[in-house]
Amino acid sequence: MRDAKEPHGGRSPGSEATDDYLKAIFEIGGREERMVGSKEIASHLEITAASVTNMLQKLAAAQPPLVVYQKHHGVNLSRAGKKRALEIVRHHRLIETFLAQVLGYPWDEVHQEAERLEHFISERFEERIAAKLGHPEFDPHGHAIPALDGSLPGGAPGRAPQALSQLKPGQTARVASVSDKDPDMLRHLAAEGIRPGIRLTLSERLPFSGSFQVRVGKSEKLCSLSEPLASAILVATK
Amino acid sequence: MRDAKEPHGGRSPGSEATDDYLKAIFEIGGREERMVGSKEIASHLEITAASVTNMLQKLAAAQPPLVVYQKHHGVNLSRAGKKRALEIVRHHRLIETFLAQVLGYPWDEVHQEAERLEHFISERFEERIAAKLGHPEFDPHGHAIPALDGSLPGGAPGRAPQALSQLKPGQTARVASVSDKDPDMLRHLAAEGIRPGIRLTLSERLPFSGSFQVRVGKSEKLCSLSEPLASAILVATK
DNA sequence: TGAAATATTTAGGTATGCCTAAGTTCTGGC
DNA sequence: GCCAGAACTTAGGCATACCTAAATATTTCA
Ligand SMILES: [Mn+2]
Ligand SMILES: [Mn+2]
Ligand SMILES: [Mn+2]
Ligand SMILES: [Mn+2]
Repeated sequence: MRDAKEPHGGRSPGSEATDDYLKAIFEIGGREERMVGSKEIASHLEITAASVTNMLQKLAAAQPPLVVYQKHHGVNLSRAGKKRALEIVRHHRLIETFLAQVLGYPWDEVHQEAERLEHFISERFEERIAAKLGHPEFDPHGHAIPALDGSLPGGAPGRAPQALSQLKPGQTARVASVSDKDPDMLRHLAAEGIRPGIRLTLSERLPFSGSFQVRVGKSEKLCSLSEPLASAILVATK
Repeated sequence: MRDAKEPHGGRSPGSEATDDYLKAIFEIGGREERMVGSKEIASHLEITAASVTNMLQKLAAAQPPLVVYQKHHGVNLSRAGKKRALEIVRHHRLIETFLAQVLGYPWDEVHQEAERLEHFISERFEERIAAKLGHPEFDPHGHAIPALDGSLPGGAPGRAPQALSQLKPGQTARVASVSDKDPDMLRHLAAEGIRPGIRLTLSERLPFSGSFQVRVGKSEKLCSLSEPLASAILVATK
């Protein structure tokens, strides 16, 4: 049976819910680690803002505190909170990579499974799959996998990837990553041959529809991407 | 994030706790599926009998009912309960086999990890690891893995394996399975060369100590097994 | 610079699944 | 058949993590 129990004295809160909050704060806050509001966390986790406030107070009161909470102004991850968030992100991305490479999952199904399992694997499991995969640096969607010490590959060099939707017509760039949240979108992108590492050239932006015409690799024909699609693709301009 | 939620109308109870109860009832009840009392479940799950009574009432009230509950006389699994129990046992044993064969876990560590993960893998995950392993029939400890339809290999033929402690001196038998609950014990058995499939010959039972002298395979030297150890080894007399 | 709009918090409540303490029912030995 | 002790259930609570509705703080902008 699962660990559970231990309703004892001053411990950190639960764990699955806690993990999800820390990961949400980490993802919403971005590189600059800006303060994150209750509303943002609420919509990210699809729960109410009142529930979030309640939980943030617990996370701030935990020993050690997992967030720094300023009433009415939002939260930041504490050192301990950030460490745990990075650990969960590492779990998530290692699991995704493992499911795709070892178990042959299609890339649109790995996210959902990883979202659950990330909370329940042991350090041993993490270590074994990392070793089996040769300590990969990126997951199937092109997202960087934090190392054991919390460092991120590509954390230092170059400027951060930008959304494809921000390229100017004529510009060419390499796909850095694609959002892993929407299976339909991922299947569509795979069918168009768009995946991390592929070169894209922005041909033009259509008026009214707001959609983008891009050339995939060196192919002749153009591919049309709707606005949300183009925002879900991050590219690195070499 | 995990599925969770749905505090809606008449549904089956939670899931992790429910799974553990159903599996406990399944394991305690044995082949003959005899009625199982609250006390037995309580000590198996290391919780109080009061908690068990409470949960059994919920399981019996579930739609469909997961157990048949007779106040003061114990429970049996319903058809739906047995189906779920077998599914969890299948998960557990497939995961153990997977951890040992694909991830190189030592056989004394697989049980603890499987005990947690069995509740959280998807049908897809189950299907993928079963395929990767070539649809194995037994786990690393020699326990039969239920098939998708709930049938157990070796369910029909021959008599059920008996404890090594019940052999008569001079008898030879093949190890069918060993208990997976105690890592120390498993490490000890591995060191002695005792694992499923190995032939054991009972040499004699020592007076007072109650321990058993057995010959492992065709080796010369004898191995001494304490009573609890000899009860944890099930053998098939050909 | 004040509302009005928006964001956030507080208050009160629910479901799950566990606990202890205090009954109640059952059972085996006499 | 009776009755003590074991087994079981009931009653009352607690922690986690959600929710809705109502109050309050902050921000926006006319
Ligand atoms: Mn880890
Ligand atoms: Mn990903
Ligand atoms: Mn299954
Ligand atoms: Mn086993």
